[in-house]
Amino acid sequence: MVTIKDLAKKAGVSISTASYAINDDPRISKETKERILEIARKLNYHPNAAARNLKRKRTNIIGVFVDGFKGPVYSKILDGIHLEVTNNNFNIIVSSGESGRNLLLEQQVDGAIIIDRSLDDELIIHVTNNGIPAIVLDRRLSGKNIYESMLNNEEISYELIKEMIKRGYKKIGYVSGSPKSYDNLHRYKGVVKALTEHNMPTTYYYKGDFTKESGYKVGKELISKNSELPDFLFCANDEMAIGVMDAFQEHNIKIPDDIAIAGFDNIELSQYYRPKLTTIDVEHFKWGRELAKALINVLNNNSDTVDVKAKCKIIYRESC
Amino acid sequence: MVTIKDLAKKAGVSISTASYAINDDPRISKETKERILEIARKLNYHPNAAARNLKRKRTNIIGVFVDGFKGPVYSKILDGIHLEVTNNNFNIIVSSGESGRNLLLEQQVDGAIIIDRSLDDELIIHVTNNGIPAIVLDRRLSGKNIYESMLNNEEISYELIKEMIKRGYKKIGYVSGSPKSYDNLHRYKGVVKALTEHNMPTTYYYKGDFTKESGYKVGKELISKNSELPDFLFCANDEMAIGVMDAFQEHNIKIPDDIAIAGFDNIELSQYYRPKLTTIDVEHFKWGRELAKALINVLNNNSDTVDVKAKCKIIYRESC
DNA sequence: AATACGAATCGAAACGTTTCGAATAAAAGA
DNA sequence: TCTTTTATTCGAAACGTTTCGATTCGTATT
Repeated sequence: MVTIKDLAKKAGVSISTASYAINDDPRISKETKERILEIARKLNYHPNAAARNLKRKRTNIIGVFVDGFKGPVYSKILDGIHLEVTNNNFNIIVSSGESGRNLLLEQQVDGAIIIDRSLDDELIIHVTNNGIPAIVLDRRLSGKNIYESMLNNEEISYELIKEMIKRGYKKIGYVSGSPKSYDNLHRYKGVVKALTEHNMPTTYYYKGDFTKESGYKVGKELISKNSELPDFLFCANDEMAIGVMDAFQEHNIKIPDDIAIAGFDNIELSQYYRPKLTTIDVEHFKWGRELAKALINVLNNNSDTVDVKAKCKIIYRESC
Repeated sequence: MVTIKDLAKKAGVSISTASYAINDDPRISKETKERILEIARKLNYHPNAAARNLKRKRTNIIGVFVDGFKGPVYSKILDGIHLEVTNNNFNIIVSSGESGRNLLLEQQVDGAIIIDRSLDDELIIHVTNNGIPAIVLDRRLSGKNIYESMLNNEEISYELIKEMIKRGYKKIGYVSGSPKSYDNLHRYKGVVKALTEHNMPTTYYYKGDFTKESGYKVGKELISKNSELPDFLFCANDEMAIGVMDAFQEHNIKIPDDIAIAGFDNIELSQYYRPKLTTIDVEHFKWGRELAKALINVLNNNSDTVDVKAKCKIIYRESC
């Protein structure tokens, strides 16, 4: 592996001069700088990150920590972050679970965007206290160097339910996501707000965990219990909505005639599923871009506040 | 930030002793080791990765380099890799494009799994020559420390086309993926092989690039040209197949009656689309696991060869 | 009592950079 | 001609670890 020592020797200069040349320091004359860079190119020299990071005490890397790689929702956020990070001469890494934990603790990133629920508050607080700023998504956590970014779950859910009430639905139900999820809580809060404003019951509440399987289970149980079905069911995300609809359609329950359904996220599938699913679209790509931009501003000391909210809008389709 | 120096001082031992304790070296007595570890926990000490990596000349990180984050196909591979990497005490990072390039060149990973087409051969050869092994997917590239892993595209495509010939289709077409793609080439090779064996024309060939949009465009052109339609169209992946079907269905062309369609990848959407899409399933998760396992074996010097092939099987659905 | 040994610990060099302050040489001012 | 200034380059320390080769000390062997 060719080091800066090799480069300096080849160019007949000191190590420090070589370093200054590589980093485009103005005090090196144009000629030597160009000569050194030329030799660097020839030798295929690239600075060793470990050494550089050690000395500089930063990595130029932004880490994104996700909850597994399969979620269809977050890939667009990632693409948005990627674009913005690259545009600002940072590098991006995406990691998950235990690996992410290690990367954070061992100071392998300058800043973090945290989606991963498996990273506990304690960890985040420790890391941010040590000077690594983090934006947390779908999570309530405050402290030095910690920034929250949410989507306006409550407002948009409220709006959807109000519209459904206007359309005449009487028994409005909710299929919840993971109970820890801030998103889930606030979606439900919007639902409750709309219902109570209209003096409608909030009894149609069913527990899920954001997976399609949990939606399917809720659907099955609703059918087998033979209890009164709601006439409109708002699911905390599209995947569950599809699970629910799978279950209903297996039993020839007609959507939206027997029961209307809506989801959240506008995943690609929701427009291909039959009936097409009414859902709430989040501008994930844009959100990702803005998150990255905000974090980089913090890192560059251009800002010490993050005010990024994802924009949502309701997409009415066949399922209502 | 607490360093090993702080830890050593607090414990009243030398830096080297502290280091040995952290790394569970047998020459440190049980008592001091435990005492030091206890203090480390209290101080919330975590070794600085840059310093460790610099000294050890390795990072314990496996990098996966993807072609953007949105592809539905690769998320399962990632999950498989993630599982296996974590099980073997390595960390995983996923990156893309320019960031990935930097991480590789600056030696931030011990080994690489490369899906990203934007990383050119030259780069990969340079990096692997410097001792970082890489497995390349969907790509022909050989050299020291370079390993290829493919799926058996040719065989499975051959098998599908033979079956379709048996079913009586006469005008069999192919919608290609990106021309550079090894996958695409070999899928087509299987098609050609089956067709020529049966003295059937290979003239129904249409250019795509793996995106849904390109499939849609092919569909539109096929319709507008008013030329003879094939009776079966094999698309190099599901996304294009769906694009094609979108176009056809807009013009009330019946699938599979007017034209039968098949794709490749078995993305989730393919079972929800109407008609359900016949496709070829690849065991991505398992593939990912095996890739990671193989790479780690190479890194641990347990092996100097990688023989990982993804398993495929045809899933017959409504579109044929 | 002297020696040898092994277990536990330590000191210091090294990894490849960056960066501060000093040194050198040439140009400018006196 | 001598001093000052400016432009360029250099030497060395530092970043936080790991690890080699001592050193120390208590115990077993002679």
